[in-house]
Amino acid sequence: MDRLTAHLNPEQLAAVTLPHEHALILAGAGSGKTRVLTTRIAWLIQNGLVSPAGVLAVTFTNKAAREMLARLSAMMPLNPRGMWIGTFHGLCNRLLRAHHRDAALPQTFQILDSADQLAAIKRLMKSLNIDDQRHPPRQVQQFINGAKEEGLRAKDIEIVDDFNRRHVELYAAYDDQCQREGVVDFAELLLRSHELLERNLPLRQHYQARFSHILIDEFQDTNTLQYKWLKLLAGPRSAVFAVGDDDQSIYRFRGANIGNMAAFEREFGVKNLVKLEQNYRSHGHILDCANTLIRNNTTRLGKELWTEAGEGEPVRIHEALSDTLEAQWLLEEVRGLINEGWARSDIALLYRSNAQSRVLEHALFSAGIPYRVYGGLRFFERAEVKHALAYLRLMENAADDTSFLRVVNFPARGIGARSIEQLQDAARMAGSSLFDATATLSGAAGTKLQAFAQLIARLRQETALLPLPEVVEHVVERSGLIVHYQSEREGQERIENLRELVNAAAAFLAEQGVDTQMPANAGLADDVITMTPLAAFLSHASLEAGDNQALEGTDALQLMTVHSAKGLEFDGVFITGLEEGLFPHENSIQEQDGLEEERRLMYVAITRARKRLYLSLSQTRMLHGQTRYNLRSRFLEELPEEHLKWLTPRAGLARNDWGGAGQGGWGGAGWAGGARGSGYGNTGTERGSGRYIGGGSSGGRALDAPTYTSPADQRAAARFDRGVPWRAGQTVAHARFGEGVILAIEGSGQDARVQINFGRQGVKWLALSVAKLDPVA
DNA sequence: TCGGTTCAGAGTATT
DNA sequence: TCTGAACCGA
Repeated sequence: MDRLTAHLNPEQLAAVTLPHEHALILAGAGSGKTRVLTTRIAWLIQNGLVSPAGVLAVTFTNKAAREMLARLSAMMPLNPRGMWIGTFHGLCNRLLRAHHRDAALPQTFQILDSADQLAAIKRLMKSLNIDDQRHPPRQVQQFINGAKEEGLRAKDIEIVDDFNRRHVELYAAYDDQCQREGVVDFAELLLRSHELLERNLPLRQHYQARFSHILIDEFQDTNTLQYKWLKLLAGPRSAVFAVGDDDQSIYRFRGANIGNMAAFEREFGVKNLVKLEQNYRSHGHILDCANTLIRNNTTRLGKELWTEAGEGEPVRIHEALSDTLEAQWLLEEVRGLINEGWARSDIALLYRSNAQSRVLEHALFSAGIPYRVYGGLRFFERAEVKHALAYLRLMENAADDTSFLRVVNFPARGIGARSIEQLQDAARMAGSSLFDATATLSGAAGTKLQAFAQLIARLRQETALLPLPEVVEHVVERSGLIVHYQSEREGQERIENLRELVNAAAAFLAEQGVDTQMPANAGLADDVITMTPLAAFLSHASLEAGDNQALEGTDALQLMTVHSAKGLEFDGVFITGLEEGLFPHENSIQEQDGLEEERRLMYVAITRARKRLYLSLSQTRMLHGQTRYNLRSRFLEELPEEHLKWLTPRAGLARNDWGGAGQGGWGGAGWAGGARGSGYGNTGTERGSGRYIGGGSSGGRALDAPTYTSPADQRAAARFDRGVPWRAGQTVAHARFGEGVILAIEGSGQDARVQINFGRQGVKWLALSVAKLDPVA
């Protein structure tokens, strides 16, 4: 026991050794949150305060669950298998498998991932002849998931207009379809187990009595339904130990409800609130930046990080002229670090949106620096893997129409759209699955469809007695997938992935051990899940999409969005694109609490860095095919000057003497044509929101061409001479709106107007004859 | 049924 | 600008 708690700081120790009561642990970034969670569990068990079976620990990601399990196994000789540690979805799956009858599900129900769900919705809408222009399937999907995450069934939703009536009808029809086909989507896993526990009193009491300690990680990310689920599981004798950080709540767009933290405190009568504020990750300058920034948020529970690590280096800021030059600078800086002996994998390049990675990748690729981009397709999401899984799913559950349609003609068997339509009609008439309806069709189409059904039946028989990896191997071979990809030009990689699927099955079996093969018990058999290894593997494949295929093992630079970086840490971090509109993102500004969430996102980004933090921005950026002039991000202005080190002049380049002499190392780069700087009246080809300037070539050429040689340029120069002393990209000050960047100039003389991006004040058109503008120098 | 063309849209993401 | 999805012709 001493060994467990000896190395904890006073707050950590307090949290770990709390009495058997509800508790809220406010765990700042880098404050040892996972250590507290796992040590709490180990401490409870070692002191005989709970048996492993009495512990329920919930996380959001499989990665977090795995990490918790790994750390626990290192702390305790116990087999942690008896504990319920997993993701919300994983645990719900376990619950529903164990009580599938009570939950009105077939034992072999399949789990739809987001893509499967969308396909199911499209298919449904087609069968109901619903206009998918007026009701885009994605929107319907969002509606359904949103409702489920609020804990609402179709019947619970109030109908306010015809449009929403359609959505509600689709929701009901979708649920019927899923029920018929024996499939559940992600949100359904949660909702269905909630309903199961809500309706079944003995079952609920059983689990409430069993789980005397419920621990939740990343509590600030819980959605409404997850919170309700926890409330239902927590019985009169359960203690809920919720760990979270309101300052790191960045997932509202996916349903996370920060309000759950306050609700938890209130509804559970939480008396134990522990703040973990000592940070073990970052140096002082970095932490002070984070603290100061987040203080600008008004709705906080309140927390201040501190460290014993010392000040470290100041935070470096670099302002580039263009996005490519920003990338160029990053490249040089990274090279420098590598020459100093830094490992590439200790350096992360963060950005707000995925689109920003392209420019960075281009620079890194050209320079031959290995990098790894997070996000993207993951193993179980790859088309060939999903095809193989569809065969396996059909073998488990022939009613799975989504899987049926996916592979009925893949590889091609001469079953065309018309045959499928006939089959769908027949199935609808008979109220049966597509698989069963194959028997009713006659003619050539019927024969082919029946042959497919027989193929599935045959695969099922042939593999009945085989161990899981051989089942997968057999299906991959006999389904014709391998042969198909052999004839495809770029099929080799796909074949390798199919082989890898066999390995994944073997690995899964080895890890899972005997768990899946235990016999069923009567009554409230909650630990014993009667699942074939195949069914368990299919659940696993749906619930854990696997890694993306990035090359593991090589020492590579880490590229990712700020969101993906949450929970990670690096010695060196570059936060790029710190511009108004990008970070904070313009879409978020309209949203309620959107700006505060962006600020939390910035806070998350800053607190990823251990030793060295770089912030970078660019004056122009190519976005949606237009050159865009952005203001510096307000978040930069919110950082304390004494912790910063500007690598470029603080005021940046937005001056009268663009590209002029004496501007340090970047005077000659990119916009070396400063000579024309005295003015270029861009007539601006307005499009959309008008936030962009330049219509491709005219804007672009102006930037590169220093002299007025072309007729167009001469005209532009003439226009300037007639008295429009401004140019696009220039920073100006306005008495009421503050600083802004000129986006476009229209007209001349008395009619001249300028469009200015005033950042938080918005984008405005001002008449030059009226508005009083000053150059910012 | 494939392959080219056209068009819209372009924010963050786990299960 | 660039991408993915939808669509049409052979």
